[in-house]
This record gives sequence, C-alpha cells and structure tokens, in this order.
Amino acid sequence: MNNKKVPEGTISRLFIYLREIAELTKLNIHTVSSSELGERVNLSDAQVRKDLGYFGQFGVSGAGYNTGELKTALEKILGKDKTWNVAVVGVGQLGSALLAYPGFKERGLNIVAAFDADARKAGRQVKDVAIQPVDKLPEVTAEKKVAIGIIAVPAREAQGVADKLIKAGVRCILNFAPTTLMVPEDIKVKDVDLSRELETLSYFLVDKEKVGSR
Amino acid sequence: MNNKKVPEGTISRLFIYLREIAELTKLNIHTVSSSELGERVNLSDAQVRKDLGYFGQFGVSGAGYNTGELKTALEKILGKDKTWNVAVVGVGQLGSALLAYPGFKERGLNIVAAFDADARKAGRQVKDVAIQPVDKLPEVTAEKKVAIGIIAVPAREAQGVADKLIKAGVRCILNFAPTTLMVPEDIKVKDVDLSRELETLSYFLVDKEKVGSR
DNA sequence: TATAGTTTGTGAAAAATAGCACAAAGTCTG
DNA sequence: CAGACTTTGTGCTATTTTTCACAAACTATA
Repeated sequence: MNNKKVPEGTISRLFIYLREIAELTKLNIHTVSSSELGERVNLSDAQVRKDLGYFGQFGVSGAGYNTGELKTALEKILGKDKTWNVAVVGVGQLGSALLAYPGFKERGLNIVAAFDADARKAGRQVKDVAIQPVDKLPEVTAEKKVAIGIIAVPAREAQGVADKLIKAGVRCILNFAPTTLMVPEDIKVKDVDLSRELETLSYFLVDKEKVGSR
Repeated sequence: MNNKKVPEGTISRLFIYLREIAELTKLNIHTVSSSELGERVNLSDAQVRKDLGYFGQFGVSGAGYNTGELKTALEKILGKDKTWNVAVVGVGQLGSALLAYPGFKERGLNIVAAFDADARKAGRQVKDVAIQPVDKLPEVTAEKKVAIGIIAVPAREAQGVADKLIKAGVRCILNFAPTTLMVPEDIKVKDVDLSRELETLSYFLVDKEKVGSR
C-alpha cells in the first residue's frame, strides 16, 4: 500500500473500472486479471494495477481479481455507499436533459432542486423536482443540504450563480457555462464545455501548419 | 518556435485563451499580458506563454499581446476558419439538447444530420435538421461528408453506432455513452460521461480513508 | 538618448504521471 | 506435491507536463 497523493486521473479511471466490473458481475464472471480488465477499457495492465495499488491490495497472484470483492472495494473507495444532493441551476435544453437523466439517481446523485431565472418556468415540475425561481436558491440549497451544484445557465450569469451556490454551502460545482469561474480554493469546480470538447476534437482534423511569428 | 509534440492540454487551453481574448476585444481592450490573461482563466503566466510558444511568437516584450492579432492567430491555429459537419446519433433528451444548442454553429460546427433508432422519431424536425432512422446513417453520413459524430445513445448500442460512423468516414467521435468504445488508432474519441463527471466531483466530498487489504 | 521598468520566450529544473520488469505469491496439472 | 505457469504489487525508470528563472527585447520617460 501506498500513502502518496492519488492522481486525479486515477480517480476518473477507478469509475471506469467499476463500471466494467459491474458489467462483469452481471455476466456472472467472478474473476478478472488486470490485463483483461485493461483490455476492456483500453488501458494497460500496469495502469490498472497501479491505480488500484493506491488504495490497497485487492488481487490474488496467479489468479487476478475477484469481481465481487473488487466491486465492493471500489464502491467503498469512491463513496458510492453514500448519496449526494444535487441542484441544477438553469432549466433550458441542457438543464432539462440533466433533470430527466436517470443515470444520476442510480449512482447516488439525487437532484433535489432546480432553479431558473425565467419566472414562467417556475412551478413546472420535471420528474419529481419542482422548478423554482432562482431567488429561492440560497434558502432552498442550504435547507436541502445540496452538496453539488450544476450550472447550466448562460455564461454571463454563471459567476453570479456560482457565488450564490457557494454561499449556500455547496462545495462542488459542475459548470456547463463556457466561462472561467472564480471560486475559493476549497471549492472544486469541474468544467464541461460541450463546444470546447467538440472543438478540441476538430483540432485533430486540421492540417497542422505553422502560424505567426514576428 | 518549437517543433515538439503539442500536449493535449495545451490545445484545450488555447480554446480557453481564445474565448477570453474574444471577450477582451469586445471590451475594446487591445493589449494583454500573459499574467493578466492567466489570471482571468486561472492559469499561470508561464503556462500561457509556454502554450502559445508551441505555435509561434505572438507577443511583444515589455508590452504583452495584441488582442486582435492573438485572436486571429489562435483562430488560425485552432482551425476556426474552417467548418465541420457533425452528425448526432440518438435523439433522446441529451441528443435533443445538443441539436438545439446554438453554440455549435457559432463555432463552425454544423449539425447536418440526426439519427434515431426509434422509427416514430424519424421525420420529426429539430431546428433545421430532420431526424432520420438509424439505418440511413451510413448513406447520409458519407454523402454529407460528416467529420465528427456525436454518440448519444444507450451504452449497449454505442459500439455498433461507432462502427457504422467510422465505416462511413467519420474520424472523430464525441461519446456520451458510458462505455468504452473500441476503435482503430487513427480515430479520435473523446468521452464525456456526465455521471462520471459528477461522481468524480463527489469523490472529493468523501472522507479519505483506507479500504481493503489482504 | 540614456535609464528604469516590463514582459516575452525559452532552456533547464522540478513535479506529475505512466510504463517497465521482476521477485514473490499464488494457481493448476499430472 | 513438485514443477510449470500465471498474475500481482511495486521499486525503478522513462516520459510528459508544468514551473522556474533570467537574458533579451521592447516600452516609457525625462
């Protein structure tokens, strides 16, 4: 075992391993080696072992990993035995899609509140969540003990929303607005800029050639 | 100037710089230093300079960068003078949101086709894109010279869709399905797993403690 | 035009991350 | 149960990415 800082990428990959392991247990496969698992998720066997190595010893030499045990261990490591309350701010196209997405609840992420600046939207119900006017945000967010906020508003409103969320006790933000949020150090922000993802992809289509100089 | 391989992260950050620079030009700010720019996007001045350094020399010692020139240069580097045809496969909640999102067209990403396995959806029109049955995918994708495919179907259908897209000439895939796609080396895949993004965030809420051992 | 003050661009150092490679530990077979 | 085979866990090495730090280039001022 190991006491070093765990790379951010490791965490992300552990979720991938867990997803795959869950699949394997469903298929009644009780054992998997690091190389088999790696192949299934396009990573090297060494990467798999190293990632797991940050958290303990889960395998058996000569045999591999017991899928059931590994699944339990990963769930523990990743906090999947806990659930978190989530609030969505901005119920446009994207916000609506997030509210409707069933994958969150399955994974312990409960959307307990939704806010929108448009008063006409307030009162509408999406699934079992009522849309509320955004000025209720501080009150409701604090009251419902929301731990994670999702920002799905236009860029120019994003910083204001972030400030309110943080003030109300939110510690993690998933930001879909294409802008850089300024937040205190202890707040974790994850940016998901769909345009940027696509643009980054498209960059690989561009013929590489030189630009500029002075 | 520099001929070394450009880190993937650099590309992603260049889009962030461009976004910010575009903002600055709108505000009629004609000059910016690497440290000012860095501050605005939460990165170090050295990072900014090094990223730009991969592509040329755009600044003036003692003065900084001319925003107009830098904007033009970044647009050139990032291929923003070109446009790309995009196809969306899977017109559920998320697919619909993507079809409706105005940000893509603004950035040279034209959604020219949408497919869904559900025959009842075929024929519907979202914005100016007609939804077609998924068995038209090979034909239409090739014909419309689609360069980027977006997969927004359930996980178990994703691999099949990817195979079809690639066969039809698509070279980049943005994959929203929570599964690992197997593709040839020359195909670029970018995974966006919304649940995983949230889960990764939630990991930072978990009390770090040790798990397992044998 | 000299002098003081900025800011770039970039090698070289440091840090973070990934991959190698192998002893040790286990499995499997006859 | 002995020997062949497999697979883990991990120290070490290689690679990638970021940060440092400073000479050179430029601006601004008097």
